[in-house]
Amino acid sequence: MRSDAKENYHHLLVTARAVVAEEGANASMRDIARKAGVGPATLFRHFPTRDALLDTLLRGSLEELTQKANALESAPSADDALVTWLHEAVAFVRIYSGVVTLMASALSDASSALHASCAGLRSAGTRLLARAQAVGTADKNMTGSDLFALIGALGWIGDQASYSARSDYLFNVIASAILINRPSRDVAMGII
Amino acid sequence: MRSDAKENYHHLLVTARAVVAEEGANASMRDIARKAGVGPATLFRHFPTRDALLDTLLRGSLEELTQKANALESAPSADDALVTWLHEAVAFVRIYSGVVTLMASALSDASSALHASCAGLRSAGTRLLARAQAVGTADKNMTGSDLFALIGALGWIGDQASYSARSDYLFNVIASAILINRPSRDVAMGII
DNA sequence: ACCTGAACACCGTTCAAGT
DNA sequence: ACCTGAACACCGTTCAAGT
Repeated sequence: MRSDAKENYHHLLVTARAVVAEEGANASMRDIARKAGVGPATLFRHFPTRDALLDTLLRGSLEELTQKANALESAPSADDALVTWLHEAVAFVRIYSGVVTLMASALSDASSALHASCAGLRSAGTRLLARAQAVGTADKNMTGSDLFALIGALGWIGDQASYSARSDYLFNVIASAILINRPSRDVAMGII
Repeated sequence: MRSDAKENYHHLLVTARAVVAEEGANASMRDIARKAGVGPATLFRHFPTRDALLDTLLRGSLEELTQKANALESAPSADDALVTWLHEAVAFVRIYSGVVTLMASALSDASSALHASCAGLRSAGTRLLARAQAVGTADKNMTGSDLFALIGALGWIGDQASYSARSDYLFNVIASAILINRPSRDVAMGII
C-alpha cells in the first residue's frame, strides 16, 4: 500500500468509528467518506461493502470477546461463566446501534465480510453454553445459534428508545430463561 | 372526499398492503405509489408519513388483538390467557417484517400516527399481565412495556433469516421466563 | 498505484402548475 | 378539490479520467 493510501485508510477507519458510534451501523457511507475528506469511491475501494468496513471496525472487539469466552471455559461455575460472557456480549452489541441486525444477516450469508468473525464468536459462545448444559442448569434444548438470537434480541431492545431503559432487567429475565433450572433469577445478578 | 380521490385512496391501500407484505414495513414509499399507478405526491397527501400509512394498514388487526386481550381477561387461567395472547401478538408482528421496530419507535413518539393504536394494544396486554401477576405466576417485576419489548424481541428474531426457524422454540423460552414460577416451560405448549 | 468528480439509479418529500 | 411531473437534497455504487 502506498503511503498516501495508508493514511487514507487509517483516517477513514477513525472517522468511520466515530460516525458509526454516533449514527449506528447503518450510518451513511457517503457521510463517512465526506467526513473523512475523501471521495466516495476511495471509501468503496478500501471497503467494498458496509460489512467489510464493519468487520474491520469490530474485529478487535469480536476477537476479545471470543477470547473471553475461551478463558471462561475454565471458570469454576459453568453457569456463572455463561452469564458473565452473555453480559459482556450484550454490552458489546449495545455499543453500536443496529449492529445486531447486521451480525444476524452476516451469519446467514457466507459471502459477507463479517461472516467469519461472527461465526467464530458464535462457536466460542456455543462451547460455554454446552458446558453449562453438561454441568450446569442451562436449557438442554438450546443451541449456540439460539444463544446468539437472544443476544441479538437484547441488542435490539437496547436500540429502541422506548425499551432501552429496561434492558438490564430484561437481560436478567432472559438469562434466567436460559438457566432454566436455577431457583430464582436473582442468582444471576450476584456475579456482575 | 371526491370519488376519484376515494378510488385512489383504496387502491393505494390495497397496493401498500401487498408491497409491505412482500418487502416489509420499510418498503419504498415511491415504489408503493408507482405500483398503485399514482404520483408520489398523491400517496403523501393521503398518508403524510409512513406511520400514517401503516396505522391505516394495521389498525384493524391491532384492534382485533386488543379485543382478544379484553376477552381473555375473563378466561379461567390467567397464565394461559397471557400466553395465548402473547402467542397471537407475536404471530401478528411476524406478518410484516420490520413492523416491531416501527411500533417501538411509535411508542416513544407521541406525535406518530401509529402511537395511539400501539399504546392501546399495550394497555390491553398490560391488563392481562397484571392479572397473571395477581393470580398467576407471572414475574411481578415486569411491566406492560417490558412485555411489549419481549414481543418486539421475538418479532425481531422472526425477521432474521438466521434465527427465524427457531422462533417457536424461542417463544417458549421467553414465555417461560415471564411465567417464572411455573414448574417447566413445557406447560406453555399445551394450550396453543 | 491510487484518487477523484461525475454519473447512474435510486430514495423521501415538497411544490408550482395543471384540470 | 384533487392530481401531477418536476424539483430538491439525499443515498449506494461505479467508472472514466486524472496524477
